[in-house]
Amino acid sequence: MVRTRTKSEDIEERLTAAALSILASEGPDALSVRKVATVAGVAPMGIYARFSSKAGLIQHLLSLGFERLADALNVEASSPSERLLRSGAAYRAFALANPDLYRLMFARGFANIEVSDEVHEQAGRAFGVLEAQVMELQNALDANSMDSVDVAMLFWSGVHGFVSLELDEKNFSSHLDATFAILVEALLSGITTQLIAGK
Amino acid sequence: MVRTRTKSEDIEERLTAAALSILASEGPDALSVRKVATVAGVAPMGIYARFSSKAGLIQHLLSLGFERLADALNVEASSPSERLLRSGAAYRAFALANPDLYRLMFARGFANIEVSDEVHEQAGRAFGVLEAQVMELQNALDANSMDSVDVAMLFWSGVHGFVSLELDEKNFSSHLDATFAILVEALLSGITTQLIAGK
DNA sequence: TAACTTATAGCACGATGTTCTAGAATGGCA
DNA sequence: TGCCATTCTAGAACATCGTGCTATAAGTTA
Repeated sequence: MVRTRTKSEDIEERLTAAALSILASEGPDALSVRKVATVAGVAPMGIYARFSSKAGLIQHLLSLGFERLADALNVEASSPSERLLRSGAAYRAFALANPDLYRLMFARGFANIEVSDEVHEQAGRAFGVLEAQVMELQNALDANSMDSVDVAMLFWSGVHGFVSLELDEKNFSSHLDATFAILVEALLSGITTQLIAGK
Repeated sequence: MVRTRTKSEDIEERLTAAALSILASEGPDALSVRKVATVAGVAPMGIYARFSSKAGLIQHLLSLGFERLADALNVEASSPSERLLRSGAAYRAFALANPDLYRLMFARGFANIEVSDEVHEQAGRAFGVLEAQVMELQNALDANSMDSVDVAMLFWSGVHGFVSLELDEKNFSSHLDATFAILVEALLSGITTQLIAGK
């Protein structure tokens, strides 16, 4: 049999693309070393050469996921509160468009995945986009007594909670779109109330 | 070697207890059929006789988890809003006390777990406790225009989101207790605002 | 006691993550 | 061009996993 050897710099990219594709089409259980390598047209050992283990490959996917999430959250709007509204919608859209990736991004301890420093850093970067938008709101309200990290966590908690319950089929609302919109508004008004009260 | 046979009615209980114990002490990856059976002092096939598969056993754990969560949420208080405050605190306490079980309860699609009807029903029952408390609030405010299911989802989203980010080490707040308290207050005030606006 | 139900023990199968080996393709350098 | 060090490929190997099968023995009931 004729061996054809993949160009070194392509391997990482091809493995990543194959893994993302399998994850999207067949779910996390289909992500086996042999299958990813086959789909990528690469020898199984390539995964160990590039990522040192299956967990390393998955961590790379997660890192990529948070990078894309950060990009998705980077929306423009005419006011701080409008921006947070759109950001929330973009967040949900990202999760619904990449359900299995999103689940993996927030599923610490499953599939033998440890939260590597790089993944944690990328997650922090995505969170930082939200935090910056929250700071805009605080500046507009002239209410900077509360730590913007804490305030952003309020927002993130609500949005992530709704979306992850939706992905887990435990969101019992029968008007998901409308309820999500109300959630974001309630978060904004509740947060605003807290900010003003703390002034 | 002498065989001792476990009493039929004990097997289910012993397997459940062993699985919960392994899950709490060693995490979900340690939950193998052989290990659970060994710890329970039962033959591996006992799992298949009682639960038909590993997934069946885990579903039983999840069902139990949601039952306990429902119990934990059943708190008393002097007012509807006070009751929701305490209920939120009880929710977080449950999750922090049973981190791996909680993660498993909301990790659809991992470890080959399907959401069985029974699990879904128990999850609905736990959610129903929250919904009843929300209805109390709506009645007190005389604001019943919004579906109580949707309103309860707002609350659940925020609380579950905060807790699951905390368990996943993605909650960047450095005062988790305080921020959680503020979250619940912000949810309550935001929800109240929405309810009054919809009257 | 006899018959029936059901738990036990152990082997077996395929798939998994991981490691190891020998060999072949590639790229850089003389 | 010819050589050599990289490094990718192929496949075997190992332990462990979930899952079935089978023969046997322990309880249970008639």
